[in-house]
Amino acid sequence: MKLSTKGRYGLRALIDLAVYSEESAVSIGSIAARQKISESYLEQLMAKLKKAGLVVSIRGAGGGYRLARPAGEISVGDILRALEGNLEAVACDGLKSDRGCEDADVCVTKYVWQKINESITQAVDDIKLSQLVEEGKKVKNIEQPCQNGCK
Amino acid sequence: MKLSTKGRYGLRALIDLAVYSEESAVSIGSIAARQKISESYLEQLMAKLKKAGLVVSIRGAGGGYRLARPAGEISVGDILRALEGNLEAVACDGLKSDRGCEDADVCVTKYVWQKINESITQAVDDIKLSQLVEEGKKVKNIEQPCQNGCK
DNA sequence: ATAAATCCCAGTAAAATACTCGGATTTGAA
DNA sequence: TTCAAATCCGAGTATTTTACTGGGATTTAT
Repeated sequence: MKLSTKGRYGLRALIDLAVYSEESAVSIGSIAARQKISESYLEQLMAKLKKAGLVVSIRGAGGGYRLARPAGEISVGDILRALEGNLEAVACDGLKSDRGCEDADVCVTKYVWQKINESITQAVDDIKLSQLVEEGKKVKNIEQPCQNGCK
Repeated sequence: MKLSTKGRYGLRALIDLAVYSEESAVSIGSIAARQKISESYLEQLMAKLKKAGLVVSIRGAGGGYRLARPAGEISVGDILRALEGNLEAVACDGLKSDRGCEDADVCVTKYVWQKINESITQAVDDIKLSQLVEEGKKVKNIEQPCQNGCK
């Protein structure tokens, strides 16, 4: 029941992208450097995000990535689903298989998995990338005076 | 972002136990047979559930397991946490590490992980084992007429 | 005494994760 | 036109986690 590095890194990368790609495209190299993520690994994550239609790429020198739509229209759920595949905690076989009745006990747990899945979905779809960008700006301002005293 | 077989099997096992242990202790063998779970694997799961104080064991011939407290006082969250360890989707390093400011970007994602964690926790703690037992009885009654026509 | 059970610990095959690496292609700029 | 910076693409691989299996010790009702 853990989110993998794909989701964790990927979300950080997209926040970074949202912040820095307003003026021009942002390269994988610069995101990787700022976020301290392996460049070639991040490359793979960006490929998935592109495939999911969340970012667009500009090839060649000076190229990079930009958001495909405004940060307010991209939810954390969109991002995590693109990277982690299905976010469902349990992919219920009861729904797919046609043996219905014999495993009545199994079926009861279906109710549980549905509840969990719904609550996760709701939580992540509720949070928009733009919120996180805003939140980040605030945090940075508060943390600023810390730069001398904070190890 | 998946629940492992530990959680899935374990919940089924405890529902089974709740149903059958009213009169006497229930052996791992019988649960495993009914639920079609490997006996020795289930043994390990029961050990965890015992350690977590959710079930009690009776050793020796005729022994087995029973719930440590009424099914109404055991939540799905209790069970899953006992088996899966921490249910948190992300164990946030930002909370533990004392390097605070430098990674302001990272910190923003903390907000997301907290939201996800909270919603999962709430969902699973809300559902009690007793509800699932009740639900199971209903399902069985409805499904009964199916026994002749249903493959 | 025996058989049925929990208990306990160690090993292991398969799958998933978290990467790395090499090279092809595109493109802006010198 | 050449170069370098970038995306694109596919394959390989070490580590970790999962999902078990197996063997033997201990407890206890009959």
